[in-house]
Amino acid sequence: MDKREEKTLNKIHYSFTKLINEKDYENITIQDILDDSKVSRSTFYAHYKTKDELLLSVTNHIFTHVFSKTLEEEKTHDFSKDAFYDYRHLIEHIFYHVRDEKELFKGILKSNGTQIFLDEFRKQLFRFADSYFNNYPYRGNVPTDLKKHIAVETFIVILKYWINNNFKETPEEISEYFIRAIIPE
Amino acid sequence: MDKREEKTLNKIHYSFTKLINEKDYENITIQDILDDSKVSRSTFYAHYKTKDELLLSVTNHIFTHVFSKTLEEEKTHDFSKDAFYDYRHLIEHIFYHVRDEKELFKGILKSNGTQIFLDEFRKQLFRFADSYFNNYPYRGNVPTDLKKHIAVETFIVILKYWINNNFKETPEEISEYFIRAIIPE
DNA sequence: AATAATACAAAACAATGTGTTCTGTATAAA
DNA sequence: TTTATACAGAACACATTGTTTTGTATTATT
Repeated sequence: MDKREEKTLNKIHYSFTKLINEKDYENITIQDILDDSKVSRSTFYAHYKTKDELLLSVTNHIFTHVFSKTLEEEKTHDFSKDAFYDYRHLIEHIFYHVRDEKELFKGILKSNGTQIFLDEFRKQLFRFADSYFNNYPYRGNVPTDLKKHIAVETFIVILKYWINNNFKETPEEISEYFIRAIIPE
Repeated sequence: MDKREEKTLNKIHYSFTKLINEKDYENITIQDILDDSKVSRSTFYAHYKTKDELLLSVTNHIFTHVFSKTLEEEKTHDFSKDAFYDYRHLIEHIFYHVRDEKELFKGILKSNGTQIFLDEFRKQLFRFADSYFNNYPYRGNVPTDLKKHIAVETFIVILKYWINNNFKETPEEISEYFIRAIIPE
């Protein structure tokens, strides 16, 4: 990639993550980003068609790191009664990465234009759930597909709780909450 | 209330619920609403400051009906091991009302400007959970407050599943899923 | 029925933000 | 050194928002 291009993309990303901590996504104008990043209008539109496309770009960049480990281990395991506890390290891994990007997660999730971000998050989490929840033995007659969705939303609501709680708990403790919520007894 | 006022409010509400089934909330302009409802710009702004305020108005109007029964029975019960099954009728009541307003729920939840709607929905559901989940005995060391949030999100994700499934299941079946998701075994 | 109050339509308006297009310049790649 | 291209800066058309004004029609009041 051209060095100039890399530079501007970084400037835009940097300004966006900075602005998302100051105001809601929907209230950030492209003009705000241009002013802060010192990038010209024509340059911005050469890279992104819309503000949403920028958010999606930032989002995917984060998730590449957050889900790196889970993707490696994908499709090597299956859910079984106690085997799930072995996946604890994957869950912890995700929470660790989230904590690393504290401010960004906090900024985006406080915002209203979270839909795009959360949809991408759900996609990633669902792929994770899709691999490991096929033999999930609890919750009786609830359809398997729905069980997976419930697991995903449970993960997200716990994450939001953690964020609103200012990351008071350790990633291990939060992982424990998730596992307790998923596995009865 | 002045008959004229009631008339215009109805026209606006009607056009909004009609448009929300045609396109995403964020893509509906106030001009669209004006064109469809034949209400003038000045009149619209005499009643609503923003489009969000309109959505909130429609939202609260729906939830007045949906949660009517749960509000009546509020603070008369407490959660206990099997007592929860007695609240099944309240849950069913909510799902029944949702099905009555099928199109509106489908339209709004398909959309991206759902945040306002869902936040209000969460508020109502949380108040419900807040009354009945104080002695919820499962999920071990997970904080009570978090348990309530998990219950709320579980409810919502099941509702979304139902909607995407085109209301194939009966309200009773969907209620059963929710109870199965909340109460182990 | 007459009067007062007010909700309304219509139109014009400023203000803001979006997305496009152009020209010339600076910087990287060959 | 030459070629390619990413960039800044500016101007532009366009859509949408929210405000204001004037005159009219409808409702509530007496």
